[in-house]
Amino acid sequence: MEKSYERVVQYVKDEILAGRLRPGDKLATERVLAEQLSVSRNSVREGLRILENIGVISSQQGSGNYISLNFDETMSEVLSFMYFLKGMDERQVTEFRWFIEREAMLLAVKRADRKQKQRMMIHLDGLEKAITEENRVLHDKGIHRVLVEASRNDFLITNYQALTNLMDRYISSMRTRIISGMQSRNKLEYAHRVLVEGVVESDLEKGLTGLRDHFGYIEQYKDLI
Amino acid sequence: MEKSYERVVQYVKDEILAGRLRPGDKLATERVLAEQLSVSRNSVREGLRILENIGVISSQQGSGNYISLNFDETMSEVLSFMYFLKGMDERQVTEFRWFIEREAMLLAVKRADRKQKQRMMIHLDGLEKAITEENRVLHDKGIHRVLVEASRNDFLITNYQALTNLMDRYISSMRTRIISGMQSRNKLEYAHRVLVEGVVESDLEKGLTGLRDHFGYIEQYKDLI
DNA sequence: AACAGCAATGTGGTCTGATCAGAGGTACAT
DNA sequence: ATGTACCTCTGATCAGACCACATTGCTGTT
Repeated sequence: MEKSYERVVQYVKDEILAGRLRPGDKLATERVLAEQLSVSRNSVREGLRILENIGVISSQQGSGNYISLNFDETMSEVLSFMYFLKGMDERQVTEFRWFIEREAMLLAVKRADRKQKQRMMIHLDGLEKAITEENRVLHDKGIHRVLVEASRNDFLITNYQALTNLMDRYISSMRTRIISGMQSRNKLEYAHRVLVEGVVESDLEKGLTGLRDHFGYIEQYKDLI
Repeated sequence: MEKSYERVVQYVKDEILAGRLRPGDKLATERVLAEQLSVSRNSVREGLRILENIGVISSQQGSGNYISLNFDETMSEVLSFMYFLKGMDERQVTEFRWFIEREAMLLAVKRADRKQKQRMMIHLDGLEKAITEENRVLHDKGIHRVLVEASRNDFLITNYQALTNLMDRYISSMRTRIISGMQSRNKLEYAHRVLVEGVVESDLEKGLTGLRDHFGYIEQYKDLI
């Protein structure tokens, strides 16, 4: 027996798949949906909560329920929590981070536009001139983010965001442990410079070398690159 | 102002993060939760539906709400729909599939155990002897699934499942299009043989060659490998 | 004493109807 | 023409009831 709220979820899904509901569209009111689907308004709301949570719709009190325009933020949000629940350990996280950045590099050297190259160089400059730890982290993250964005592959981008979320929010101890095991600041900055220059000069080998040097401090995974 | 059902979600999340709720544990009853959190039972249920949908809990009528033991199935389920909503096009799907399998290969040649190698060979045999199209697809998929599982990286495994779901359920037209553009059956089977033997013999170069040949039919992405 | 069957209780699943809170439109006064 | 007050619609929340299923424990039979 299908549950009432599942009928609601399925209905909206189907409408989207059929193209009858598109981003920005307004859904029927909860009261109307309840009648149309022959379920109570509570069940309608339970279904809508599910859809809202995974970013399908957005509820606005006093106005209505709308098909979302931007799934990105909520998606990496939900995704990171799901990854956490699966109990990903440090080995798997490290491997995945590595993979994403390496694949992103393959694409970024071909696809990075002028603006992205510029942003990378600005972050590189900021990293080298950073005084505070906070600033250093900011620009460090910035470089990697732009690298992944330059791949122009949403799977990589979304998963990278989720991974960042995961490390910041759910397993922050891991990030600390990783950082503490890092090479000296000079070596780290140099690795980033090589990495960035690889992208800017569309030099794949150089870019990969930078990545390798950056990730290479983790002894046990050295042979993965 | 925080919404009522969000308080419920946050509460359960916090309890999990704090280790007070572990997989298999039973939550307080909905009526008790409502009182403890000072919200109505409806709001509790809306929150629980969210958690159930992303695989955090499992509701059993007549018994109670439990922290899930297996997140896997529901996760790739939800993930594939989110990927669909992001409007992933064929280019990105192809790239991501490629990436996952290539990275999986890097790990699989080192980590595949005897049983997995055996399963791969059985599927290879089945593929070569298959009469019906259905059987061919079954064993084809089997080979790739075992390859990814042998990587022993849950990020890769989950995303591969999600990707399979995505292609089967939401953009099945894409799979058809890809298949129709494939090389001959002989070449396809040979690529699989090389791929499988690479894993079985722990020969990374051979495994990658098989993959390359398998994916290589897509002209425009040829230079990605 | 052992066991099968039944009844009571507790739990999630659903419904109804009411009220609160915010958004948007409308009519009125200026 | 403009601004303001009000009315209406919509989602947000609550309360209470009943249904469906699972579990427990009791009861009567053997």
